[in-house]
Amino acid sequence: MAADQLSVTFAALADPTRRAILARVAQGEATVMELAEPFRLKLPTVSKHLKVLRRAGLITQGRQAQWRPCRLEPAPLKDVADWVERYREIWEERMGQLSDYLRQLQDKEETDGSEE
Amino acid sequence: MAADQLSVTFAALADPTRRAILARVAQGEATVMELAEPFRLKLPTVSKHLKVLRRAGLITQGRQAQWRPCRLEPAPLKDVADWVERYREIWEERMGQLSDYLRQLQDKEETDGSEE
DNA sequence: CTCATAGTTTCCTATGCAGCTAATTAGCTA
DNA sequence: TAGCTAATTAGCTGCATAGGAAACTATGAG
Repeated sequence: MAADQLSVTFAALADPTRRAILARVAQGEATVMELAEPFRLKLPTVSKHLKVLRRAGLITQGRQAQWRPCRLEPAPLKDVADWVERYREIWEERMGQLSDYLRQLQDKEETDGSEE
Repeated sequence: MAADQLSVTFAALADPTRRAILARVAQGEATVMELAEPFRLKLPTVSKHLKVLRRAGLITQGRQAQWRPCRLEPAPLKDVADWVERYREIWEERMGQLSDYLRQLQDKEETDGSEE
């Protein structure tokens, strides 16, 4: 995998389990067990997902007794948002055209189609 | 890799070469040769990058004689933007706290620091 | 010290991608 | 038809990851 930060972040997000973990952690801190519970995954597997998220800077893990509570670190998500924002103009323009096209189709149908 | 659309999109974006290709294609259609030129990559390598982007629905390739012009398809980018948008509130709040903290530091410095 | 709990690390297999070269397909031209 | 150009596919190596089992570390309770 490429070493640059954005690539690492995208790679970390390219897994539904990890995105679900982020969604859970966004609600508040959670232990590894709590994170593992919704998925039918063994602890080591979840632990490795967390490692990927940690390397991407998307979470940090503290220490409270034998627990390692996970906390969301949203900075890389802002980077993603900033990156994708550059394309907003393009998709809004194209989606607009698509809407126009669909509207045309509909108009056409209403014109030469049977009303009722 | 996970099969769901968003995961495939994120995986496709997790490579600086592919993001550069997208940036180039955003300027307008381009042939595979034109896309390969800025990178010191062989055509087959670029061709495979395009395959990944195509599978993610980020580009389509037409046919004009022996050229396969690439065109950006921004819909998956909108999906990414929609996904990341859910976290905006969190990072704005946190970044806000960070700004506050930095401002406090600065104030403190100005208070007990030597004003020249 | 001993045991239990929470997590991590190590080792395994399988899969997928990044890069290359060589071979192949698709379309134009002479 | 042969030959040229554009692009893809096939086959290769090397590396990263997803998943699991087993072993190890770290902390707290008795």
